[in-house]
Amino acid sequence: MKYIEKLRNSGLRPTKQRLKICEVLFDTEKTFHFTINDLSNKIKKQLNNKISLATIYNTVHAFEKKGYLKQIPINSNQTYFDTNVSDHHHFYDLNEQKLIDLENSDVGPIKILKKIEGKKIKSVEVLVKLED
Amino acid sequence: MKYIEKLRNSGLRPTKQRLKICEVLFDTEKTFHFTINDLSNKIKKQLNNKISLATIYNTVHAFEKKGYLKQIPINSNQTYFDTNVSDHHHFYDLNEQKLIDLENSDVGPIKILKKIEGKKIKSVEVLVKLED
DNA sequence: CACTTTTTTTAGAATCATTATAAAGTAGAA
DNA sequence: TTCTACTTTATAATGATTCTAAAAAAAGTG
Ligand SMILES: [Mn+2]
Ligand SMILES: [Mn+2]
Ligand SMILES: [Zn+2]
Ligand SMILES: [Zn+2]
Repeated sequence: MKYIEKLRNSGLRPTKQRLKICEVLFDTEKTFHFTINDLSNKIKKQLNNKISLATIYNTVHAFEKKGYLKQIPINSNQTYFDTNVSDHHHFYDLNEQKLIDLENSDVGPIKILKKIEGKKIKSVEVLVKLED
Repeated sequence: MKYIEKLRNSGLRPTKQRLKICEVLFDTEKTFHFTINDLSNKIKKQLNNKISLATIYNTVHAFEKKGYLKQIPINSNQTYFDTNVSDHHHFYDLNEQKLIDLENSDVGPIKILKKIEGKKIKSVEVLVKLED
């Protein structure tokens, strides 16, 4: 199975549940954005059986810590995650409440002119809100 | 009282509670970032008496809708608001969990090269995460 | 293989920010 | 003052996330 290595490298044992989560998250043509609830439903439909929410939360957070997933900063009652961990930005369609990727090349280079003593920049994320 | 007009213009009656909230939010030298809980505590300390959470939520949301406050998109369990409603961006210090303003002039101009049919850009917000 | 130890999964409970409810209070109009 | 609509409030409900502790699975040992 192709995700055993990925899990082992992250210090996670390749359990049945984690492998299924990997498959749903990473065995896709395109990357995508999701909430925990989205992910849980997708798994339930594919397995005709569920993986407990606690396991999904734990695994997603482990992947996030390892850099296999990113959280997207957005104002929502649910947390949005992204399987696209490359350096990129987002449109947020306020009417449809949907996230759309903006590749780094879709946004001109961003210059941050202010410096904070003793701190370094970890990431620069742009959120472009859209309306009709 | 200087906020009566502001409230009336927004279709909000100038009640004792709303005037106090205005005073805490807008009668300051500098703009600031806050959560509902921050605001509630500040009021409690100043009045030696509280304004109910429901009223604070309702009023803050009314001000947000009128454009007197902005929400800041950030991953936190609490919603962050900003009394600075000008077009600007933020540093987020991951260690201190603190927001710092980045004036528009602190960030070079941002070019969004991708267009979405039938949608127009409402805002462009940059979040720069900082670490030690 | 047994048997023990460690890790993982799970259902359900707890937490906590936010929203809803509905009764009591208040502002503004007449 | 009186009437009515709006507002505040305490409290309950909601819902995402986190915690807990017991059962299940995996790993280690000889
Ligand atoms: Mn998290
Ligand atoms: Mn809101
Ligand atoms: Zn994305
Ligand atoms: Zn700000």
